[in-house]
Amino acid sequence: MRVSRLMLVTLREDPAEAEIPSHKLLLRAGYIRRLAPGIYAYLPLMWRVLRKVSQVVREEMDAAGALETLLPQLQPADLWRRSGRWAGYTAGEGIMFHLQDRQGRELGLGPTHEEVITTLAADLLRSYRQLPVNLYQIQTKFRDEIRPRFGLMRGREFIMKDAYSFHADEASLAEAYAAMDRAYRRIFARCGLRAVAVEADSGAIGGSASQEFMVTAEAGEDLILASPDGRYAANQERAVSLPTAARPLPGGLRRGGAGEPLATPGEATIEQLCAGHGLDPSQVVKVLLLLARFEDGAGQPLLVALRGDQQLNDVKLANAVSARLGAEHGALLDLSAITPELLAAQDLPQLPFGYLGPQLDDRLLAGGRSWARGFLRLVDPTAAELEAFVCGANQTDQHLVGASWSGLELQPDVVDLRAAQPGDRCCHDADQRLEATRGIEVGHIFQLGRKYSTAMEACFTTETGSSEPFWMGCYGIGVSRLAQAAVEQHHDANGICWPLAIAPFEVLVVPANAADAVQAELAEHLQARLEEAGVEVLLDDRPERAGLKFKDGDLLGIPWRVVVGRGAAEGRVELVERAGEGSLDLPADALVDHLLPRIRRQRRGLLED
RNA sequence: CGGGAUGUAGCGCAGCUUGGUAGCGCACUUCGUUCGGGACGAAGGGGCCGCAGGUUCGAAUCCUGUCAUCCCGACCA
Repeated sequence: MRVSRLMLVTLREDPAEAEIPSHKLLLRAGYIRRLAPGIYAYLPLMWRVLRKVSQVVREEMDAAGALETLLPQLQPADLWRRSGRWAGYTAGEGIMFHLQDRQGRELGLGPTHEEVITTLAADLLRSYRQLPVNLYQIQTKFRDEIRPRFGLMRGREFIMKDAYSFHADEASLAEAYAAMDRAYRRIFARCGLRAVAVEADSGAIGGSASQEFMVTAEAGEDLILASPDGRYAANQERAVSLPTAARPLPGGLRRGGAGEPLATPGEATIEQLCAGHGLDPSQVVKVLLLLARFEDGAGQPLLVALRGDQQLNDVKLANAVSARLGAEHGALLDLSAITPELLAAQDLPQLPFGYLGPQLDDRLLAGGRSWARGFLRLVDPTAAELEAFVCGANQTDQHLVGASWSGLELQPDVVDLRAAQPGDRCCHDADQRLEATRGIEVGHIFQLGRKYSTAMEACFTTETGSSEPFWMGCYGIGVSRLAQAAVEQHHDANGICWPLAIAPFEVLVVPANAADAVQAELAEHLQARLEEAGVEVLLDDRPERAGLKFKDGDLLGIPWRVVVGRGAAEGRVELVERAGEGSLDLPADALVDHLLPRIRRQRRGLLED
């Protein structure tokens, strides 16, 4: 390929729309163009990268015994209603683009394909003899992100590989899950990415076991907490740790645990309270009021209690709330703080925010318009384990000292709700402390279990003749996101440094002076020789000055550059590795033999065996 | 959804306070000189100044509305 025929447009300045290095570089180097927020055109260079990533994914999925398919992107609402996800995906997080056709039929643009694939499986897979099956596709997915950003990282339209496996029993599912784990590690290694596998929340997809694959990078949107010994790594949404010990409350219980009033005028925050009375935050029970909104329209007030020095993990909270009320009210759409405005809209009395205690009376909700009449009360273990604590008295400017759960006549519903923090001691070894890294989620594997197959009545006949729902797994890789993550991990001040396995071309041949017939001829000769050897070559044949072509070459990030310049008359060329330092002057005749073994090795990425 | 900001040439921006009919850099076209790390000079093309309404003799500039885009937040009271 010649640069003059490539429709290459590079930018000298950073486009205003880009924030992070990979986004800026992909725009500047002419890989992508934005058409609308979160919607990008993949220009020819980018498409070559995406095809290479896809090919690696395809080869490893095929090797793991999966079958490639292509499923519809337009999906009938009906299917999503049967799985119970239509409302959650269109109303709540509103992540699904949906529309009506001329007959008024409702359709959605697929953000994922569990419903479609499960329907097909139910149709086609009738017997345990046909199992297990693992189907995958690589195609464009649609998600109406509230706030698309970072280019391909969080787009509204993006390329994804998604796979779905069907099994007769749980053990078979576990095998496929392990096989996908191995395949994923090979895929990321082959693409030249340093990735870590972390325990993850299963999120909106649901199910039991799940693991994310994170490309470590500063610009990552996720926080990973990991132990230095490498035995534990988890997304912060999911991470667990040992809390620090609480400092015992001097004086212990007062009034048998009912607590003694303490005047605390103007001390509405834990900080102020502690400063005013010589308390430690770990001696305080903090109360948060939130409202859970459900698919069926129900509004459920939540009263969440945490130890004063701990932070709420809202993903854990959402999971706990769904587990308790999801069956009754359908999908949890939203969690938000209860505000004076919300109380007023319900015609409820105002509450003494800043002075709330866990003993807040349900009767305060009695006159509400639409909310449930009582709080769902959840208590984190750090708070539940306090023998004697300080809490709000549910009266402005008043707290209680020396209260206890039994003394307040409460029976806490205890559930892990606290956010693990960097520096916390690890559960598996209290001598290890969690360290934080940022990561970009590029893959996620789930053991779904029988959630979708049950909802969609997708069953097969077992060996004994009974009918049972499939065991299912699902496995995703963000192909376009992976490509950008590679840039995020592999760039320098001058531009991109693609891992060779996914680079748009393997070698860039640059005649320093295109007007020099000797140089031009040698450059074309080398291009031909390399291509004969199966190497992907880009020739910069533009009549530009050498400096400009070098700058563009750095920006583009092609792993090897062959400069045909001053030495051309003596048959010598210069070889530069983009990610390396220095250069090598060698005879043009020796180039192919020198380069080929190196390129062959680099095509394997970081794969070790 | 809440807060903040910005819409002027393909891209990055100035001009707006103090109204007088649009400018700079990059990119693009032509010519010349250059030619190993984003050259220089000359000449040129390209704008409904986001959109709508208003004020005014006159609006990129002032007022109102609207649309769009970007950033921060959506969590501890």
